[in-house]
Amino acid sequence: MEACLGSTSNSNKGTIVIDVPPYFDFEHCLTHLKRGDNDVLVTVHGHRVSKALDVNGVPMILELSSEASHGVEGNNQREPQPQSQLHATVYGLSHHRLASVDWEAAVRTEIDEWFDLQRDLRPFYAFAERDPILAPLAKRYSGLRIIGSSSLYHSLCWAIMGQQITMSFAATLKRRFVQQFGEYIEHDGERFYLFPRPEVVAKLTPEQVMPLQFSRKKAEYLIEVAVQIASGRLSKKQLIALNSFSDAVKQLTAIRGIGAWTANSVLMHCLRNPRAFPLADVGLHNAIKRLLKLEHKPSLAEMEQYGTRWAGWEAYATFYLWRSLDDEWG
DNA sequence: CTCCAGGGTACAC
DNA sequence: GTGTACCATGGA
Repeated sequence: MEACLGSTSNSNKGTIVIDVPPYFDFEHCLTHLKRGDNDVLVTVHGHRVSKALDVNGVPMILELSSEASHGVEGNNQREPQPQSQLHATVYGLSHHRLASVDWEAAVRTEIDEWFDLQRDLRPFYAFAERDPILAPLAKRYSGLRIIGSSSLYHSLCWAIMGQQITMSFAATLKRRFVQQFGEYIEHDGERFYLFPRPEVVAKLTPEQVMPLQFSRKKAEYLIEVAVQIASGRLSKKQLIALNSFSDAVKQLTAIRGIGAWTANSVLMHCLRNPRAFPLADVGLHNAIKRLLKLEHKPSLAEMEQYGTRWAGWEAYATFYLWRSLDDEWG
């Protein structure tokens, strides 16, 4: 398999404008994306973020910016005004004409799912105002949305990779996995990788993944999930069709390597369920402990009470609490 | 050196 | 049904 899919062509591109909903702040989202310094899938330059996409077999690069012009490369420190629109520019490869697919609809959906743009956050902010923990978070990170992924396989893999280890080590594992088994596009002098396709990973053995410093179990989990998705036994469409949060958790946790934490993480980042709540998460515990200046991390029973208290918005509470770990709270 | 990281499994009892 | 060793590695 040739990993390089080709290079982008300047004569094969298109631009669309995206209207954004109330309570959307692109800069807060960019800050979150920049934090994952090791993430090879996403590149942030100044006020613009880029990544590779596959639209029905047609590879392309998506550049998303809050500014109309993309002329400025590198660090542009000028703060853009609060924006009501985003500008998306898409570049195709020289031998894959963009016009052969409905890239515009696909890109709109991709951006919606990436930044959770279909969620009406006005009720969340009204709710958060009255919650002692969420109020300062909602104020500080106003307009930050849950940054996720449209790909079920990507979400599952990222959650599995992140089990138990530090975020920086998890990011290293992901980078190695993507560069070893993913395809890439050359664009603007850089490589933009697509996450490895489940059909590719399904054919691997644990021995091929373990040299990247995955534990044998994690290697087995990634391959088994790939097999399930490649075979069609597991799909995003079918999980959505269940139309039941607990049934989705049940189906996911039936798979080896996926426990309650991983299932809730995926339901939050990919299925976009606002009630997803990985209540056993140590980062969540540490965030609460730090914000409330507690002596000890909250117990499981206390976490269940927080879940009840935040009912309906558990996922946003979790995401904002995770976000708070990157900042000082004096 | 020990303990902890955005956990989960496979055992024991 | 709860308790515990184990996984792989890096940083505090």
